[in-house]
Amino acid sequence: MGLQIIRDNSLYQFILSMEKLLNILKKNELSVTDGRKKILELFLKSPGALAHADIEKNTANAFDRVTVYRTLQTFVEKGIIHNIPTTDNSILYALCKDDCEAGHHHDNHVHFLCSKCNKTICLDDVTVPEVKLPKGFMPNHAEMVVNGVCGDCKQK
Amino acid sequence: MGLQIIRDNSLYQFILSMEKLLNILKKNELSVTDGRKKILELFLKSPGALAHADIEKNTANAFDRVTVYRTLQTFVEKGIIHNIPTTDNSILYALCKDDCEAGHHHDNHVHFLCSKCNKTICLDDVTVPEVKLPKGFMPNHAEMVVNGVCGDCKQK
DNA sequence: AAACAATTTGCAATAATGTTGCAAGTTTTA
DNA sequence: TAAAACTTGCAACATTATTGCAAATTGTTT
Repeated sequence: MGLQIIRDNSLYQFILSMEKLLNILKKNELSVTDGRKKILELFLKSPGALAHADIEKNTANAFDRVTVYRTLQTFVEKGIIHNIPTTDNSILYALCKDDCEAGHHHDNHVHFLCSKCNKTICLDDVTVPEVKLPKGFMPNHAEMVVNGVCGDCKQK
Repeated sequence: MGLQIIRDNSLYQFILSMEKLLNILKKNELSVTDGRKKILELFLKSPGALAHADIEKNTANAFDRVTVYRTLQTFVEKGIIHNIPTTDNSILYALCKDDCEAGHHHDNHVHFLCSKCNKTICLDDVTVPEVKLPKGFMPNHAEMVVNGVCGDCKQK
């Protein structure tokens, strides 16, 4: 196959990720703009969660603050990203898994906050356990955040 | 006993709660001021969690915003209150149980956020379950927030 | 009970964060 | 490629949080 030749090439990787990116935007009926591409790309290559400020930094302020706010809001509405609970006054966002749909997220995985590197990581394979609630309470959705030291920081 | 006579009296209740309040402040080596008394009193009689804004409203703006910020900060440092994770950009605070100590909280109970009345309630008797983490992660503390409809709202 | 030291408060100024309306620019559609 | 639909950036504004400092309050000592 023709593609075989450039499989290890960075150009090939670039095309692959661009394709993924465009797919996500198109699947959600969003027009493809510079801002959305860059921000979504950031999420795709980030291992953890991102705050509004992270995005501004990592895009070298190429976009207006307002644009970033609105892009994040749009992505949340479409179910591309979800937000993660924090104990301070920040909002963290992370990519949803593929099977998330607008308004109906399946992101009930545990989030891990590393106290050393301060990164928030989605533990996609650890689901939030069910708990027995007192009489009268009707649960709908549960969030769980574990903090401690992540694998990377432990070794240092 | 002399106290028996006024046991059902509201004055008695008032004295009781004042005593509790002063005990907490003294135990934590905090000087007793109007602001600290009023804010702590609010927490003692509130079934759920409070945000900065709630406190301002409920004290009829008797205290400066800054004082409220600083009081909350002091209470957190001393382990009198703890904060609760939220997915929006708010900070919620709730009373710690008696056995909390400064820097070493034992508040690992589940929090419930009602989507109708919007109150956050501490489920003191529901402990956060342990989860098995991927290799390399060292847990330290876990937080869990369940949202849904609380008992009071369900009946309406 | 008064005076001193230590702490806390309120004010003012400043910073950081988030929202809205609207004109100009970009993307999509036909 | 032109028109329609949507997105962006700017400006103005609103909200939320932080800091320094003088005045007021609290705890302590005599």
